[in-house]
Amino acid sequence: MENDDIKNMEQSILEAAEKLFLDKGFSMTSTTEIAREAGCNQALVHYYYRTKDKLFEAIFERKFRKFVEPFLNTIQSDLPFEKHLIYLIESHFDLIKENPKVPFLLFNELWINPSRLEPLRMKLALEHQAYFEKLDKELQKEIKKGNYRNISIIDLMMTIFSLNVTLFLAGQILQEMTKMDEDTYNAFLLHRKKENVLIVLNSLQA
Amino acid sequence: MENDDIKNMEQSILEAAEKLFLDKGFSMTSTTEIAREAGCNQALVHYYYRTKDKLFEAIFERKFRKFVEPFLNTIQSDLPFEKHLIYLIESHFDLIKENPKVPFLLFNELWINPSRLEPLRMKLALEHQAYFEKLDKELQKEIKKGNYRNISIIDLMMTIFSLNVTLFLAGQILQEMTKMDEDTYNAFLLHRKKENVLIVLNSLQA
DNA sequence: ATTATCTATAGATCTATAGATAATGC
DNA sequence: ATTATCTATAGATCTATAGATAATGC
Repeated sequence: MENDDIKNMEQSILEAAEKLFLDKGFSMTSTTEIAREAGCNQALVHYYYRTKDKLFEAIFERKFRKFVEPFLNTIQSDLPFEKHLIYLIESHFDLIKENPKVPFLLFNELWINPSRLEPLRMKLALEHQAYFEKLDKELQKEIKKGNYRNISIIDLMMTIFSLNVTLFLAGQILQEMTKMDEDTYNAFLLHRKKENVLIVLNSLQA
Repeated sequence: MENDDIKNMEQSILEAAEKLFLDKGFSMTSTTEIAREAGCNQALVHYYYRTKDKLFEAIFERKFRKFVEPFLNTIQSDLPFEKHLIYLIESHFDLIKENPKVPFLLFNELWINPSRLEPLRMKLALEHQAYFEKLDKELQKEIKKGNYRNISIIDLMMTIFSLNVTLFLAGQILQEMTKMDEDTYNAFLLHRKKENVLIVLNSLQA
């Protein structure tokens, strides 16, 4: 508790910024507010991170990586393809559930400033390629066996991404708007989780 | 051309504001900027709309309605359910295609300020209810006939909404990031449109 | 000595309004 | 006379930095 505060104000500032950026986005959050939340004066925010922009970047990259991580979690699983796929959908879902505000931050910032991703592009592309190829190979094998209709891995990923992300993007808003209680909301999420898995599996049928 | 500008500066301001809000969101757009875009001085923006917030509201409601419109386009069609559904998915898609930046505006603003929808809530609920009930009845009939698995109309809508919205939310970003040319992007969209229809139809199977 | 924290402030916005002037409708 | 438009400005931010002081590590 107080221990951490004393030990590491730099970290407190980062956490305060993260919370506020996630709640309100980059431009709606002031360094003054971050300082108040972190429990220091505004100048200290700049002492540690120099500019508001650099502070944001420090948070953005970490969050972005976390968000696409499941898509490249190359567990060298020898699971059959379908199990592998279910695992992918569910871990993507679970991860967003633990960070439900991250999709907002990412969409919001990338929309206004797509170049923010520029420095990450190359790195990510490389990291992902291997995994994508592996998964694609598995998928093509299933298609050849006649288990699935002819579909590209991109389309498959896009579907998973759409279903999981929108659920939390819209869900968070819905929850706040309707003042839904936690239990009801969780039940709704879990229902949609099952639903999403089912939709994706069905989408592979002819 | 010049005609319109002269005839109606009030309208020019509205249009300028709309464009900028769609590109950058509410908080990133200043009334000074709106005035510049509209071709007048900043005070005039306030003369016509009093506050930046009221100006935004004027735009927000119109855009929001447009966005959910297809879901309540109660064409008293006697189309068979499946055709009706396809029509719904495609018109929702088409409408977002014509207003590809609206989802961003809506999500962004509702996220930060969910109460913005409050004044619209009641009105919309009433307008939608009848349509939803009609569609639900059709769906239940199909389910009873054994044509579809047991699924709620909410889940069905949610799926359509997720697939269509994320496509444009992510697509717009993707296009800007990769500097994809217009034709490639359009081909991609049309491919996904067909894909989305197929996914939704498949999602109804057992 | 060095590093962490604070106070104070410059300079750049930005929103909203007051009050002057120009344009328009009788 | 009324309505549209402009100039000027008050007052409230907000970011970033300079320079003072307090805390910490030798």
